[in-house]
Amino acid sequence: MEHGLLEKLAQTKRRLRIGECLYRTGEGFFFLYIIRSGFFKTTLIDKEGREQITGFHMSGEMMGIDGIATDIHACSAFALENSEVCLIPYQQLENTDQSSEAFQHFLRKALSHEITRDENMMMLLGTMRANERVAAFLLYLSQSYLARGFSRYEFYLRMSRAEIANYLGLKIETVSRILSSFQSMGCIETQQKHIVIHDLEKLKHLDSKNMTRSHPLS
Amino acid sequence: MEHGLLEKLAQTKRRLRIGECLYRTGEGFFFLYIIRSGFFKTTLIDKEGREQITGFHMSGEMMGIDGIATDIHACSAFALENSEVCLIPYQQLENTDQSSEAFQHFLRKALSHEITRDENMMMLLGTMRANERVAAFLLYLSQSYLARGFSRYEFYLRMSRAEIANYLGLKIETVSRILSSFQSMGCIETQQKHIVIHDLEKLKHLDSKNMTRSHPLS
DNA sequence: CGGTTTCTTGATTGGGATCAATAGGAGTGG
DNA sequence: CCACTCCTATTGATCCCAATCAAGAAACCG
Repeated sequence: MEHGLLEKLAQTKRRLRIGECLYRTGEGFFFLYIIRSGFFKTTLIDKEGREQITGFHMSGEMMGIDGIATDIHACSAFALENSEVCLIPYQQLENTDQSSEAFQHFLRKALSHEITRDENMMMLLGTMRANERVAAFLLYLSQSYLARGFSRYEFYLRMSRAEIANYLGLKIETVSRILSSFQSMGCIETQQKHIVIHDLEKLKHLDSKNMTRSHPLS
Repeated sequence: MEHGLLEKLAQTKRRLRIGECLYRTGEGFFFLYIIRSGFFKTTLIDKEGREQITGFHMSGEMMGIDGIATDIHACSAFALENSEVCLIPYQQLENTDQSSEAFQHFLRKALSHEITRDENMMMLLGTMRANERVAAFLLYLSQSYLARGFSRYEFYLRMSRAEIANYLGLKIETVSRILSSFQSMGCIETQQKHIVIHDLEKLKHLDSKNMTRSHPLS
């Protein structure tokens, strides 16, 4: 995936502490970011100040593409743990000769991937029940960790219950209750942010069978 | 917005009758489409065959970009009225010399715009109540018609109640009830698919203020 | 430690889904 | 034109899932 060009441009790095903001809604768009390590959330804020988390992002993912449309960042990005990102100057990309082919293609893929991701989220928010959403969320995390070489059965949540709830369009008490119910079903075990998945299949069935509604996340 | 190159490539047109499918999930991705006239919906289908409408699209909008990521269309597009689209062969775009600069830029804008659109939808589905969703939907249509030179106060819905409900993550009865309540409030007037907006401001307040929650007592 | 935040659990409410029945077009054929 | 059917939309009654309200418990942190 185009590591040659990216490496050349991505010479600047930035470290962020937990809670720090990488970019903010309304700021000018100058960089694309590739997450080297750590964990982020991206959020939208509406006029009344209500926050909506639009995504969680981990190492290898690109962030910032929301700024391309208007040259202004449409959402904000916050580090949920100490993190490191590579900065890719966007203007240089547009001007670079070598960018014309392979990178353009890569960028388009990234954008389109983002669209797919968002549309899956719309499906989740539009059609799934609370327990299906939480199950889909756990499966999404499991899948993400697996893809990065970590255990798919055991991991630490980087986000709070409130952030999970917000992301899934639920309330914090509902998320907590559902996690407890999954635990009493023997699907999972939770100790605060530490999650162990005992029965991945049961979770998948919740996600796709329970109460005649479904669809996975990403 | 790049009319020169687009015009050159977009020499083929296609007419669709109401209900016809422009492209379908799983089909190969060969064209981008620009809506010349008419009205479309794009949908996702999950494994159980249930549909989620991911967007409505009218003249001037581009469709098909969901296929770029995988070269397979991620969603399906259906005409909600007799329509006409221009076909832009995607491969030719990628190969065209002139495409390297301006069009790449244009395409990126389109993709990023799509992301913004989807994220707004996530906000709607994640944080808004039923009446706010319906209000936001009417305002969106009003705005779209205004932008195309039509009245922002009076228009015909191209989609059924069921399609509105699906799009907004609601049930058809709820949409119907809320439209009725808007009518009895004097905000709007509905006669089947014919909509007249009498009080745009009140709708905007519905959209941004949650009326039912912030009332502890009367 | 004590103060603060986050998480869990219980009790109750309420918004929207569901179930059910009716009304209103739109289209067809007589 | 009306009579008929089909389909969509409206309206009413009831139910249920998740929100809200409330109170502890556990973790976090100076």
